[in-house]
Amino acid sequence: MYRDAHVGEAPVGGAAFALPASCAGCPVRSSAICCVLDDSGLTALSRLGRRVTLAAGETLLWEGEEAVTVGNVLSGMLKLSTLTGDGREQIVGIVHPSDFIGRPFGKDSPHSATALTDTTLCVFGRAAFDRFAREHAVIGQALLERTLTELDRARHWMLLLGRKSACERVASLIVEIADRADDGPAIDLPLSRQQMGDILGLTIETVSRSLTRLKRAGIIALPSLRRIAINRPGELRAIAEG
Amino acid sequence: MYRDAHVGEAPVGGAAFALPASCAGCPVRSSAICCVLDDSGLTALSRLGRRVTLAAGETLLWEGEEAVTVGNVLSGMLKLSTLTGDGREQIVGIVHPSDFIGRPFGKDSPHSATALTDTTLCVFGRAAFDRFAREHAVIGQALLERTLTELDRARHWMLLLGRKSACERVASLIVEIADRADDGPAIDLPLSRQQMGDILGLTIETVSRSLTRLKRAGIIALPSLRRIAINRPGELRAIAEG
DNA sequence: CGGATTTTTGATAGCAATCAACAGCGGTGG
DNA sequence: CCACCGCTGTTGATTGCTATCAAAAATCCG
Repeated sequence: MYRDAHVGEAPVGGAAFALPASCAGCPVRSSAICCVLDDSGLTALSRLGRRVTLAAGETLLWEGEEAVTVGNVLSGMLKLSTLTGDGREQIVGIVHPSDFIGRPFGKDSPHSATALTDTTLCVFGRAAFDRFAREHAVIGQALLERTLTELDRARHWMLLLGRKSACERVASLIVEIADRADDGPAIDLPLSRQQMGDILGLTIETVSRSLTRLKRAGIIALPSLRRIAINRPGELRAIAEG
Repeated sequence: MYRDAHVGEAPVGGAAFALPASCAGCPVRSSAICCVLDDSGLTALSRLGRRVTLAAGETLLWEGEEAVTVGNVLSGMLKLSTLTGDGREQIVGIVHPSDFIGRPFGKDSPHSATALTDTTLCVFGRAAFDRFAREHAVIGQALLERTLTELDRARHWMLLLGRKSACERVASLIVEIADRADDGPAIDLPLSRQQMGDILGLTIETVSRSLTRLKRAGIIALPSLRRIAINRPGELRAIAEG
C-alpha cells in the first residue's frame, strides 16, 4: 500500500560541541526524551541519530517486521495500527511531536507506524539506542515514565472500545483532542472520518451519524468538515464518561 | 462492593543477610522483577517490602484513589479493571504470579486491582520503591522491559476489542490462555463467564453462545464448566486471528 | 436433598454494519 | 467560466450481530 520512507538528510553529529549543532535548533529539544540528558550525553546520542522525513501516508515501521529504528517525532503526526488476519484495521495509538516512537529492547515491531501528515523525525538505530539507554540510566528512566503513561492511556482506551456506545466513543475522542489542543471552543480535526473510525472501532457511517446526533442535540457544531465547535463542554464530557 | 485488603504478616527484613530470609523461600525469586538485583540490592529492597494476602474478591488498588502500594504477585491472580460513569466494567489486564503490579512514578491508580483468587503479594510503599528504582538503574531497566511488553499486549487487545466478532474474541482468549498454560490439549479456565465477558467486552450470554458455537463446530469441547479441550488448534487459531 | 448461584438456551429489541444513493468540495481541462 | 470527475462525507434502507429480558438447566455447597 505504502512505500518505504526515504531518508531526508545526511547523518548528523561529528565534533563534540557543547551542544550539538543538530540539536540546537531542534523543535522539541525541551520536551522530547533527550531533554533529560546533559550536554555530553546529548552529544553522544546525537552522533547516533539522523533526520528522516515522511510524506503523509508513508510507513516508518511495519507490523511484524524487524523494528530497526526508534526515534523522536519532531513535527507531524503518525498512527500506530494493527490489522486482523482479514485486513480490518485498528489504530492503537497516535504519536505527536516530542513523543517517542518505536520499540526498544524488542526484535519485531508489534504494530505499523504510518505518517498521517508530513512528518519529520530524529531516528536512531535500535541496537545502538538500546546500548545507549543501558549506559545512560537517565534515558531509561525517562523512557519508563513515558511508557507507563502510554500504558495507562492504552488501557483507558480499552474501556472505550470494550464498553462504550458509538456516541460515547465519538464524544470521548472530541474531548481528548480538545484537551490536548486546548485552543478555544473550536478544535481542528486532524483526522478523516475513516481515521476516526479506525481509532474508535467504528465505521465511517457510524462516526458521521454520531457527529450528526451530537450536532442536532446542540452539543457541538460543525462549522467546516475538519473543525468542531464545542457548545456545551459539560454535556459532551458527561456523554464521553458513559 | 469489596472491602480493603487486610495485611497478612508483619514487615520482613532486618539484618543484612547475604540473601534475605524473606526472599530465600520466595516462590517467584527467579522470575519476579527483583531477580535482576544482586544480594545487596535484594537485601535493601526486602527491607522495604512486606507480605500481603488477599482473599478472592478483595481489592488492592482502587481506580482514581492514591496508589500507595506497588509490588510483586507471589501466587494467585488479579484483574485490573476500569468502570464507565454508569458502572459498566472493562478488565484491562490480568496479573499473574511473578508479574509486577501497581503504578510507580504516578500519584493515582489508573484502575482497580482486585484478586480473582486468593492471592499473596510482596508489596512496597510506592514512594520508597520509586526512590529505590531511581537509585538502582537495573530495576528501572527491568521495569521498563516489562512495561513495554505490557503495552504491546494492551495494544494487541485493542484490536480484539475494536474489530473482532464475539466468536473471534472468545477464540482469542482461549488461545491466549492455552499458550500461557501450555499443559496439554485441555486447559483449566481460571475465569467465570462474567469475567470472560469483562475481559472481552461482551455479555455472559454472548460468551456462552460463542463457546457453544465453537463446541458445536467440533473445534473445542467442554468436558466441565471450567475446562476446555482444544480439538482443532489450527482452526481455533484461524478464528482468533480474524 | 434443597436452595443459591452460575450457565445455557430462547425470544426479542436495539444498535451498528452493510449496502446504496446522494451531496459537497476541489481540481482539471475544455 | 463552467462542466466534469474523483474523493470525502452524509443520509437512507436494510441486515445482522449482540444486548437485553426471561426462563430453564446445570452446578455447587451445605
